[in-house]
Amino acid sequence: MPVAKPESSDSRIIAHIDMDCFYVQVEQRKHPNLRGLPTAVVQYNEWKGGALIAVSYEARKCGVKRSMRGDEAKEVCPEIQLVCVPVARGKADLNTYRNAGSEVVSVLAKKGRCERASIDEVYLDLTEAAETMLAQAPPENIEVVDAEAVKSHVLGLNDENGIDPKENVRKWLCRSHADRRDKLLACGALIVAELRMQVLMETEFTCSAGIAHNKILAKLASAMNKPAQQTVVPFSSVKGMLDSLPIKKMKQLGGKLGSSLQNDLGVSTVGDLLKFSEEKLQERYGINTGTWLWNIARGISGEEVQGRLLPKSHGSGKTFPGPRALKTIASVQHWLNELCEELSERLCSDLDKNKRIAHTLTLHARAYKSSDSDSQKNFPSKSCPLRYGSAKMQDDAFNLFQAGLREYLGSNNAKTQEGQNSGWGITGLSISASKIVSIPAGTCSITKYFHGQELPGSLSKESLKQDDFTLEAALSPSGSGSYLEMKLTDKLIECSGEDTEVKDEMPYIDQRENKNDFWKDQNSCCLSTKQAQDDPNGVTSLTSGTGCCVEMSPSQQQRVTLGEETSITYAKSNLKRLERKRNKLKDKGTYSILRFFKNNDEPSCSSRKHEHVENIDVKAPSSAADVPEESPLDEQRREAWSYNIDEIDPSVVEELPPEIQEEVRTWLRPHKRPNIVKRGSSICHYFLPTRNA
DNA sequence: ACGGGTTACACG
DNA sequence: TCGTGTAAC
Repeated sequence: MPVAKPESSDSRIIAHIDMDCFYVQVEQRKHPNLRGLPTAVVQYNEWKGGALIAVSYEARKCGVKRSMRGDEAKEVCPEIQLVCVPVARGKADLNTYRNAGSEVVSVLAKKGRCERASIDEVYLDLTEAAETMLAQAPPENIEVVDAEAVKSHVLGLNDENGIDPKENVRKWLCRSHADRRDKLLACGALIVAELRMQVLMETEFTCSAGIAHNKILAKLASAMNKPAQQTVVPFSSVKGMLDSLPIKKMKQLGGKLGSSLQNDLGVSTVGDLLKFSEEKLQERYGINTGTWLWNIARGISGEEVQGRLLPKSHGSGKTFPGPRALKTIASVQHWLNELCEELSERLCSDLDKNKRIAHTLTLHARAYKSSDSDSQKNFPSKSCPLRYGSAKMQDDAFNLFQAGLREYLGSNNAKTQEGQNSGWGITGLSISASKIVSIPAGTCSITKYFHGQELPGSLSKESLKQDDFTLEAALSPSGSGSYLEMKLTDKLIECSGEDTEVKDEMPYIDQRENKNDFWKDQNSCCLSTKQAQDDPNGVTSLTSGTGCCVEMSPSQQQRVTLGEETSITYAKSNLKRLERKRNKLKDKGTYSILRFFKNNDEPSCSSRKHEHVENIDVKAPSSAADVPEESPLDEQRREAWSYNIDEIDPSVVEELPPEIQEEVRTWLRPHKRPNIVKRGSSICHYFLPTRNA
């Protein structure tokens, strides 16, 4: 459960952007003839027409649900268009959707700190942008407020009889006498409307958004009016919204924890949670979850928007349901090979585009054992250091599997040797790569600050440290199996700005014009076509050849230095195209996201009580006293600095050079409290009370 | 014995 | 640290 540093004066402006039935939109962009038709994306249409993984809003109107199979959807909606997820290596291939998600991120990340929350969702911290707007061009001075912005839904804003709701919203957005927080929200709404328009123009995708003072409220709001609309949550309507919100609708409470709150505590709405003291909640659910619950009941959440544009891990997996369970070692090995190939390709792509290296390979499997005591034990997951190259990964994955299988079957069991089963079956296999670090790691912004723009050959090894990995360890053959065999020249490859992760998964700006050809050309996984053309010679091969290669040339270093300029050029031309497109849209009078929908239903803004939440007493995780040991590393740091991180006033960061503020802030973020509860009531297993009564 | 395939994170 | 489990899309 996320620990929050609840900000009592939380006047941040946070947006949550949620793509509308994303996979469907991706397919509709590819096949424009499907636009406006009831459409769903299915994977594997063999059995019962396949499983629906995304349903267009037109199809939802016909009663098509996500839980249906393709055949079922056809029954309730015979006109439905079913599009299959691409298949590669015998399994679903989600790359097109991942790349499309990256496109969206690269549009949104231009404004404010951006966190990629999932393949089709991001959070944005727009506090600064909103403050700037408020100071320089507040909505009250704008003659005509953006056409998209006035379509916002403002929670708690009552319709006035006979008045165009849009006019009402326009008035709200422009109120000059409003609470400062509301004014900032209004700015946020304008910014988000603009951003959504930009997403539409640059990607052809529509999205919905929530604008609020923290992440959880923004997330809640973005789902309230879909598709292609945005919802604002003024501070004053938070209580009204939460009081009647079913507990399971709250993020993180959709599962067992939410059920436990309902069944064990009789909580049915978030408002009902207010009846319980923080101590009571902690006692039952643990110290962190308890505090978190207490806070979200009041709409408080201090979680920050993490500036992370790229995933923290990659995985590839497949299930083998029922009769298709794998019964031989050979078939397991075959599928592991396929999975490893896909993973390897994606890792190479990540390395190539983002200069990141994964360090851990993990294998998960699901199995059943018909013979003995039924599947009490789950197949154990196993991990090992990750070696690049698909052959190596296949090797390692297979070894991990065998280790897991031995453990799973127990050494007592009859030997399974050479293939044929003895009562076991594998129903799911997946491998994943985690502990991904960028090169150069860690202190990028700070290194850059101290060294200026010049990328230093003399970069100290200290500064490259991140977690337990040094660049050295990562790149040089270590012990038995060498890691990535890469000869780094004396210079750093790349050191991008405040975010070390601004690089898109797909260099989409470059590829935008001929997006349709891009993947066809992309046969080799590690070298973008552009690079291949640019670097006909002087290329050093950096990895062993298992079909996956990494290449860097001396000239690449130059290009890296030029990188900024280059992308600015691209961005400029892109902006021009955008301008053109926008003008075109304006001329046609289609300056509206909703116009992209044939039959959008006119959404009604559910108006809420205009109630004030007074003097919310923010509870930070109670500090000091019972906080046990810290990690040695923290201790060291604190000793060296003679400061307790918890006691540093966060505002001092603002006095640091802007380039390094972001990074320092991450050091100052509050630590989670070890989940130690008073002896005796040690239980944070919410399901425990039910059993063993 | 599954909507499937991924991701992220808490806890021990 | 690693491994397991929950939750979400």
